[in-house]
Amino acid sequence: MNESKGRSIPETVKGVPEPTLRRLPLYYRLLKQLRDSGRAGVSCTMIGTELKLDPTQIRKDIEVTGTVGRPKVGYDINELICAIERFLGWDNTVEAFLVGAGSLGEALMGYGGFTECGLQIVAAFDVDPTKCHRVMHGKHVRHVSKLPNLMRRMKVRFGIITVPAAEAQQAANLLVEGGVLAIWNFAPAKIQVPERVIVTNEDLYCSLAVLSQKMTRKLALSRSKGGSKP
Amino acid sequence: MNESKGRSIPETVKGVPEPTLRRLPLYYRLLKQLRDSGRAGVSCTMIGTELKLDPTQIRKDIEVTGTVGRPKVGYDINELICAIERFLGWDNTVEAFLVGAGSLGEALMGYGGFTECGLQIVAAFDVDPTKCHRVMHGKHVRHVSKLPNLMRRMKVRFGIITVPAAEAQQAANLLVEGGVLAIWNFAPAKIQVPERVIVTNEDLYCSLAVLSQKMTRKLALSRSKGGSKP
DNA sequence: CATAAATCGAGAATTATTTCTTTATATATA
DNA sequence: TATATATAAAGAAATAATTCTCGATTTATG
Ligand SMILES: NC(=O)c1ccc[n+]([C@@H]2O[C@H](COP(=O)([O-])OP(=O)(O)OC[C@H]3O[C@@H](n4cnc5c(N)ncnc54)[C@H](O)[C@@H]3O)[C@@H](O)[C@H]2O)c1
Ligand SMILES: NC(=O)c1ccc[n+]([C@@H]2O[C@H](COP(=O)([O-])OP(=O)(O)OC[C@H]3O[C@@H](n4cnc5c(N)ncnc54)[C@H](O)[C@@H]3O)[C@@H](O)[C@H]2O)c1
Repeated sequence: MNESKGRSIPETVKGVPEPTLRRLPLYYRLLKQLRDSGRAGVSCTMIGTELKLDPTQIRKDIEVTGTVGRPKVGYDINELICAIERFLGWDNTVEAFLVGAGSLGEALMGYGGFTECGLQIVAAFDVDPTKCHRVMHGKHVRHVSKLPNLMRRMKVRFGIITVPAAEAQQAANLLVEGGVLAIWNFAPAKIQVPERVIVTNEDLYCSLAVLSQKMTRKLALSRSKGGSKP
Repeated sequence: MNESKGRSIPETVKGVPEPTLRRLPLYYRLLKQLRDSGRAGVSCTMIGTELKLDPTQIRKDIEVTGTVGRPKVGYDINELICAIERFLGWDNTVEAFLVGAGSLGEALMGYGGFTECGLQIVAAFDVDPTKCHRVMHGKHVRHVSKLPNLMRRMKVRFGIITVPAAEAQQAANLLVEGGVLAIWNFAPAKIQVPERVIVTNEDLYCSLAVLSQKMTRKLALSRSKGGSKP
């Protein structure tokens, strides 16, 4: 499709739409299930039925991974799984530092599921002296002051922030000092970083807003139809 | 703007765009900070500078809450905060049941931040007998078999799922049996519910996909520019 | 009191994303 | 072998979301 230079992922100048990126893990998960159940091939129609999504959209999403399918047949499941892994960068291990060994941080450290995506938390950092020098789920917790140097020495380039919102900027600064490339920020706070650093906020309040507004709206509508008096 | 029937939130037939809903908490948070710092008014220009967003977009977002501003002046901060709260339904307390008192579930139970949004976890449920009859962060943990009845009796209509992916559907079924209206699903699994039930998935893999793909892409581009040979 | 500057509000234009349409191709079946 | 059918692929159309433009309004200032 491009000049065929031996790479199968097309290096588009424009990035891939974020909605597409957010759907790929959904396909990935389903595909693994299908593979485990013994299937070898899959069509967009089938994925769409399963996930309640439009088959054309799925086809376009799959296209960005560089996988080609065959009419009437669909895609080879293994090939597709590998392509998604490769496209998302889940085929390589990425080591990460976690800042803030509190309850959320500890839950993330104990969670094994992200190894599937190549993500491996290798150490945690905290300001609380009672948390430092401990080992949580096999990971050392060190004092934050050690973070930048250790990060450079270990060549770690991925950071996870799970400190209180008020401390998030400080945590981000340390990661930047350590040469971080990407930050997954769980604190409900906006952090300022140099432009080269990629940030994704896991802001639970945003999801909650969607849910509670829809619920509120539905209640309001049903009340106005049901007709309780003012 | 509508027939003025005493309510300030316009009941549009079409729902509000989800991107708008996801931005409102960002404004809300900033507005509270500004209020605490003594300000009384705010303009979209200021919010936009602070949050690095387009002022027009902010203006359109604010419009859905029914707040009107004044040219040259902007909006009254208090009024705006109240309008967002009202619009999202964060001005009323909503009681919730949590299913799956594991590490993530416990973190959520211990987290006080959601009371700001009116969300209050009132009880947790688990299958593990060693977790039942315990109290976590002041909340009773009961056996899941008790969930549907208790939910109806207590008139709880909000559910949070933090069980392993394989059990998510089962958890959802119990919530539906209890008459749930809205579910916040943290398990990386698609759940099937009746159409009347609102579901929001907090799928960490989707966010991670965005982050790791961008990081992978950036690395690939810098490598091809830097020019390491094959 | 007139003028300038900032900002809202409404609508137009642009851009992004999804959905529809058509065509070509591979497989199965008669 | 011919025909029917499911499906990928490509592109067009429709829809959704963002960004731009401009007129109106309010406040501050000379
Ligand atoms: N726990 C949840 O369920 C939940 C839900 C939504 C959002 N969050 C957000 O996640 C973050 C963590 O929440 P939590 O419940 O784990 O809080 P927590 O208080 O349990 O943990 C925070 C940890 O960060 C450490 N810390 C504080 N300042 C630090 C600094 N400057 N550098 C390094 N470490 C520092 C603290 O010592 C503590 O161990 C918060 O921003 C919170 O708003 C948590
Ligand atoms: N822990 C994390 O950081 C993290 C991160 C991303 C996603 N998740 C997801 O969140 C969910 C919970 O993760 P976790 O780490 O807390 O797991 P966990 O194993 O610590 O907790 C799960 C809890 O659910 C209970 N449970 C199992 N089946 C149940 C059922 N049918 N009904 C009621 N309770 C049941 C278990 O007894 C356990 O207490 C999982 O789906 C996981 O994939 C967790």
